[in-house]
Amino acid sequence: MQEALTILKKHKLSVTEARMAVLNVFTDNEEALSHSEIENHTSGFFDRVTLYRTLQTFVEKGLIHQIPTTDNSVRYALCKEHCEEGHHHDEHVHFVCNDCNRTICLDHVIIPKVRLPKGFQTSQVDMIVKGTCDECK
Amino acid sequence: MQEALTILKKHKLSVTEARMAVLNVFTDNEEALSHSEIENHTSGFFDRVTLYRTLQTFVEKGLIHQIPTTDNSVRYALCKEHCEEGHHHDEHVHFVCNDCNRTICLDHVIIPKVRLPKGFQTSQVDMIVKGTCDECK
DNA sequence: CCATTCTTTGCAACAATATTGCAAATTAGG
DNA sequence: CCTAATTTGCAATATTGTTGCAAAGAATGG
Repeated sequence: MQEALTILKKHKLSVTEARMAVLNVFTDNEEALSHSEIENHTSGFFDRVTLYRTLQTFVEKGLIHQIPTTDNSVRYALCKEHCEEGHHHDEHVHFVCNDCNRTICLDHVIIPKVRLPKGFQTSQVDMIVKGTCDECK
Repeated sequence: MQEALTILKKHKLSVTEARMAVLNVFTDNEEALSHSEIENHTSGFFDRVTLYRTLQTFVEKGLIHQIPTTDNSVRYALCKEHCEEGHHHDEHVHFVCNDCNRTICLDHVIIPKVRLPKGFQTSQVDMIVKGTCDECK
């Protein structure tokens, strides 16, 4: 697939089978995925360690972003644009459906600014909304 | 300690050594704690399994709430009030300090409402702000 | 297209974290 | 106190995450 290749080059990463495969999983799936889901989507073709390292570099280089969870299974989603090395601009809301259990990036729902108490400085904000998604309602 | 006992009775839970100890850890510490931190604070006196189960019932009964993380170490914090079985009303912002690594409940910073796309229904909202806390700045 | 250099991968070993069943201990309530 | 119901600890097992190192693969310059 063309897109994955473009993304890798754009971020100056060498092109390998594992990276292409993982990126394709993301471009094929709209939702945010956990490590184990990615492992399944790549049919266990790659070593578990390779996936850990691949995901780690993708996060560091700004190809994907992490979504916090309460179930010890961090999820990852493709960054749309503007995400730079070390600094993510994915300030959109993430939605977790209680029914189908999907995690969806609501790209057009911007996280509102909040006023913090004196002395607190913000570097990054995450907002996770749980409920029922449009397909499950 | 009195407070822990009161909380247990209020939620109709039987009073045991483990539950008292865990609750005391929470009332003694303002911050949100991870499983392993709680394990340390109780000096490893209780079996790891007991802690898992204790935390689980506390969440289910609304004594504590979970705070999502991106590092696979969910944190727990005491609910202030109004938290009912199965439904939490802890709609305040959580702050994670990049320096001291503490997770702080900003009880007075209310999470703003957001407008979701058509078809999405909200049951719970989490907002995590990362940055530098007032003590580390 | 080849050779060299640097990066990435897989394996192995290990560490940490999470889950389940069951018997023994503890708690609640009369 | 006695009984029934709940909670705990242990053991076994499963899942998840980490590190070092040698081999395989990718990029670069000629």
